[in-house]
Amino acid sequence: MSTSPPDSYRRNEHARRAILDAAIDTAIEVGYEKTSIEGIAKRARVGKQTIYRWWPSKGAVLLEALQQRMGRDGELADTGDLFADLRGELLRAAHLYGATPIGAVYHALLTASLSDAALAEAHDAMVRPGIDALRRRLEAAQELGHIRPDIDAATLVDMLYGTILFQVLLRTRPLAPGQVDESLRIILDGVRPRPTLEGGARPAASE
Amino acid sequence: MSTSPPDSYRRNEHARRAILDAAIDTAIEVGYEKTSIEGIAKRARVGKQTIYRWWPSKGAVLLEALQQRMGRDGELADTGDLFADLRGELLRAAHLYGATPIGAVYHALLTASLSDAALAEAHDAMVRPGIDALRRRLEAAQELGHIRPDIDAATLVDMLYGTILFQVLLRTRPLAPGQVDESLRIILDGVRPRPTLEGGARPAASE
Amino acid sequence: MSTSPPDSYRRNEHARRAILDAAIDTAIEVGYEKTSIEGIAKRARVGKQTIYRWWPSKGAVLLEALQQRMGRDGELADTGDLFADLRGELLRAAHLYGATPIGAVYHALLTASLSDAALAEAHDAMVRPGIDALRRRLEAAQELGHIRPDIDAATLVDMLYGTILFQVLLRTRPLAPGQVDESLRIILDGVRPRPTLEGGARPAASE
Amino acid sequence: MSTSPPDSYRRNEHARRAILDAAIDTAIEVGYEKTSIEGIAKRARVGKQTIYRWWPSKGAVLLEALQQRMGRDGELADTGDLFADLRGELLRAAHLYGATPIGAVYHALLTASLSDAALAEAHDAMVRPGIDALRRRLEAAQELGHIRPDIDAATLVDMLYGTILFQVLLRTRPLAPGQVDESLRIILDGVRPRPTLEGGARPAASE
DNA sequence: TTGTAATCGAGACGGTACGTCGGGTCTTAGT
DNA sequence: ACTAAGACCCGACGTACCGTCTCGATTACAA
Repeated sequence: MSTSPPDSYRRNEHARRAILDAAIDTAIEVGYEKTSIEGIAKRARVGKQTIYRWWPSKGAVLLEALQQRMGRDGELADTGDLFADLRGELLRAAHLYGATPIGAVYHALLTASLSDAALAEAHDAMVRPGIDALRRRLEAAQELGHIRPDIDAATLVDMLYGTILFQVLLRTRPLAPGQVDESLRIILDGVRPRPTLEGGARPAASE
Repeated sequence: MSTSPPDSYRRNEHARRAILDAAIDTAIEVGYEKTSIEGIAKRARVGKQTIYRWWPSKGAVLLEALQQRMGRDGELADTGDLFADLRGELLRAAHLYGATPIGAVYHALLTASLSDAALAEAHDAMVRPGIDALRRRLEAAQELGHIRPDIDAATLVDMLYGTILFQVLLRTRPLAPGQVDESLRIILDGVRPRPTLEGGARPAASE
Repeated sequence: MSTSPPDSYRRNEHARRAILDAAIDTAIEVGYEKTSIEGIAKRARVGKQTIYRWWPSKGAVLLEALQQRMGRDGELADTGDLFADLRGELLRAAHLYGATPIGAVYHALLTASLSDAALAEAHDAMVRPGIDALRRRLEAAQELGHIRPDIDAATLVDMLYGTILFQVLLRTRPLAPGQVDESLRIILDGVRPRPTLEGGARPAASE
Repeated sequence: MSTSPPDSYRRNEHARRAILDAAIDTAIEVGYEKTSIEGIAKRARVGKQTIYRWWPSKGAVLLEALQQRMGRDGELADTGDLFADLRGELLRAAHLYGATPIGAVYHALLTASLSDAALAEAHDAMVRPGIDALRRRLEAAQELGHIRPDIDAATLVDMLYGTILFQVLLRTRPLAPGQVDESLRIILDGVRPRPTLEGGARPAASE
């Protein structure tokens, strides 16, 4: 994937790697806000112009750097055990996001994309596969009857990732596996097919 | 509430208001990143020093400004209808966060607090009442038996707000009330007391 | 004399001196073209903005620096001996211009002023006193009858300085005092009153 | 004439002309300082390397371009009337230098040559013929007895051109023919043979 | 009523970084 | 071999803000 305009085969691959490495390393060390294009260029021993030539913004550089550093998102496992599969993915995300210096950088990127449509789009393209994979896994379970058919799988994705995101953002302590388990269990309980027949339970909500 | 050090009764209230107004207005117009102390000072017709004297950072100014502009969070309603109460709160939050220019500013603040402990603390103090109110409302429902006693109310808060946060952050379109309803229903289904005794349903997770 | 816009009593005199010194020293060492505002700022341990605040261009800084370094032009001597007075002034100018690193800098400034009206004006204000002094000296001699009354003193100034300028610009070797003497003698011969009446010599021009 | 190193018969004459044209046109339009090799290359639709290959500096390109545009200096006329011949040459020079956009470009070149020995030499080779021609014309007049034999013709050249140079450099208004006449007359008066016999006039200088 | 001391608007200061231009070198195709 | 094209590293441009620092000029308290 490329965020870059001139799109030339003359591009110097060495410079590209050096820039991405310098970018992500700097961001981890001093944070997103204090990361400057100038600083990246100096660290990568590269002219500033070389950065401006290929990326439209600091965010775009870091997004690509992040991508490269994190590597392939990998297809979501499908062991047949939905709970275990989701647990694995959520713990992975929680760890990456909450217990790794990458988390803060990534989140800053997310924020920047709120006021930068191009960046938002690039970010979307990056996370889309992972999100889609999770959604497909849920839809598969739905077809097997483990999730009620009227549930929107996309909403489930939002709930699963959103819970983790919120916890990571607003809590200082790292996220305990137990917390992941609990929210996962609640959600799966909330979506499992109703016992049916015996005058099926209504939503418990009204008091 | 005040984030400010000298804390003197000699403080010029007029300047304070002008600064907060200029800050939030600027942030809404041009975004958090492009909001500068210098710009705020000029717009508020105030010396830069006056800002630096009373606030430690741009984020601190904006946090206080946001607080002032949004006013009292208000105690969460308790109409006896848990679903309706939660729905009201979540829709309010979703609207504020996702359909208002304030959302992006607030989120930038949240990001900044990831690498600014003082700001994080100030932010926490600001949102704590709302979060606690929601948690207490859930605990009340729990004592009435509408939520299983083994559920951690704090986790529910994370799930409720987290889902909205994620949807707002990663989707461009505004959040539809139906989406709030669906996730709320799933969660409440997931936490309602088990039918018990009669061969009670196990968690649906294992396939 | 000041070339500067904001014109404030808050100006930091220390910075001003440091800038002028750094400017002229740099220009002497590396030449006008390779002298950069950035370099001056660094050498003077001053922010670039401080230079841009008070001077409109590199040329303006150097002009003022040159002025300060060369100090007062001093009123032209009037010993009663016209030849000796002019000789002294011309040798001084020739030396300054041709045997001193200042010459090249000054000349670059002159060139820059060809395409920078503001600089041209500032330069004019700087050299005007010296030129006027020389012109007045010539006019005094004219009233004493040592120079024909129909001669334009300003033209004489042009001839005196122009000759030196040309020699300095187009010859590498330093200007010998003898050369100054010779041109001076020619000019004074060319303007001395005609013997009149008694078979007066006509202009030798036509062949 | 060529200032260029590889000096190959493979040289593309079309590129050479395009470069020289682009160079002089750009310099006339925006001035010497703002003329860039990059700009010349783009305007001439030529690779930068092609310029760097054949010329050592911007000045060298412009010098050659100037030469080509101005064409042959032409031998100085010798009509037998010294005053008229000189007047013609000086007016030509004054016009070219002072009333033409070429003047400023040429002068910038002159300045650059003050700190670029190679350029100085190239410039010297270019103007030498014209200067020599003027000097020879003066020497011829000298042998005919119209100029005192002890006068150094080279000094006269300096005075003639120098006066014009100074006037052009330091005055904004274009040079009037009358000014040229006056200085020319003064010089010729100053160098014409002395009336002799009657206890020959001393230089009028001492008062 | 009058100090006197903190706060105020203003803005100069030494800096860092911005995004752009151009320098001079080097590489890639194409002629 | 020489060309057009243009990427590369680098240095400087002129601007925007940073956070600190004087400046008088209010201003509100305590003497």
